[in-house]
Amino acid sequence: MIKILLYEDNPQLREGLTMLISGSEGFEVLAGFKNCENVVQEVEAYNPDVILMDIDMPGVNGLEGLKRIRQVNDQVKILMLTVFDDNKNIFQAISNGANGYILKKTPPARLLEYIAEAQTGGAPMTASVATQVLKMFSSMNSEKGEDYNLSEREKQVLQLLVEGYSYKMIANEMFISIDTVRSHIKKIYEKLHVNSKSEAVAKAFKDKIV
Amino acid sequence: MIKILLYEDNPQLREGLTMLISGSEGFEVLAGFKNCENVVQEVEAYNPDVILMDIDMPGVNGLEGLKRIRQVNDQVKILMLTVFDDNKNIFQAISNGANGYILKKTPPARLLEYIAEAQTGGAPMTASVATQVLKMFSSMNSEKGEDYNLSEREKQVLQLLVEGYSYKMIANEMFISIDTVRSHIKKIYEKLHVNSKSEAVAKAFKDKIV
DNA sequence: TGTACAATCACATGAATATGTAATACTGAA
DNA sequence: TTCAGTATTACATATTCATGTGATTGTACA
Repeated sequence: MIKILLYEDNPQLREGLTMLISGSEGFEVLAGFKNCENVVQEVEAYNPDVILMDIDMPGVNGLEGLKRIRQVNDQVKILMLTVFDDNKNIFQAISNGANGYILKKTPPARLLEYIAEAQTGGAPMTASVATQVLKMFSSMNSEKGEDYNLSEREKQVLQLLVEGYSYKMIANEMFISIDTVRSHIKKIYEKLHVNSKSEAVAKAFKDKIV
Repeated sequence: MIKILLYEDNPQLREGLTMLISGSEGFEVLAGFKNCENVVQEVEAYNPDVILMDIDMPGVNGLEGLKRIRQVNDQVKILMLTVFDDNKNIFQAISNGANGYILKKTPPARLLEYIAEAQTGGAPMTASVATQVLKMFSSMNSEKGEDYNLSEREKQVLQLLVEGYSYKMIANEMFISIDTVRSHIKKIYEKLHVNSKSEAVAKAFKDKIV
């Protein structure tokens, strides 16, 4: 018997899920709550195997609830439940130790499978969510943006720009006149296809030039 | 009709999978090969929707095959198929643009679902694989920057700064006056302990505020 | 029912930045 | 040896930015 806690602000959905899950062989919803106000105490009191956690809830939301639980308990399996496969939330949830991330439109039969999977150590994810995760994963590891062939000198200037130096400071640092700095920066802008310092800095970070 | 190419060195398994898949409504195995020797030409010739790719094959293996395909084609969906949920291989495969990673012990019905999911842009993964992925993900990104408690509005402004907007453009974008933008930015600088746009942008990247 | 703070707008000023034009010198490759 | 590219400096001008001071409104909290 898999013991489940349910966090979902919509009363209808909460009721519906409770009925569905508890009505299935081997599953039991111990309790449901409308937000994570007292999530730590509740988890302690009920000691569930799996927690279904809606993300968008008024008051203390699912991501915050997740964090609070993980501060005191890293055994219980937590499945995030949400309407959108939103990049940012997925990332947050995973970083904070969620065991899975599924969309609310998941058909009931699948939901039960997912819960069972989570309980046995799996990491159930809706396919679209998994796609996002893979994208994030491969993007963060696919090194190297373009080269832009900056000259050595230009790279130095860009480096200093990124560190927050003004033209004047760069001139001092590199023992050249401020006009030379301007000249280099003009070149850099051309090569990076930008036209402001902050854009250049942003591009330097994105493309890992620095 | 989903068109499939199959790479698998074991003749029995290759035959079995072909029978299974082609025998199912809406699926067709165009051909099967015992390794990735000529994978690029084969993919070009058959133009499949989905490729089932065993990882462990003598000769040119699945990971190498994956790389070769991705050099010339990033449209076809590639499902990695393997016996073990081996950390290192998973990582490799994902980094090289695999669309999914499933174990050979996957039941036939599930396999067909997975293929269909992949074809429509999903990223099917066996639960145990997903678990590994999540672990890698959260471990490599555990540390998070400070908060600086920026207000919602300030975060928006910073976001736009990072994207290279000028004050004027931000004012337009946010339907506020340029003086309000100044005001917000002054606040942001205080909170981030910087005193220029580019420093703020750099800090936003470093501390992953954006 | 104040107080604190976020969000909004205004005016002013000096500093920094973006852009254009131009010139000189050095280097390595065609 | 010429050509292309890099590095350097100079001058000029318009725009943008940083900063200060001050005010109004609304909301949340004690």
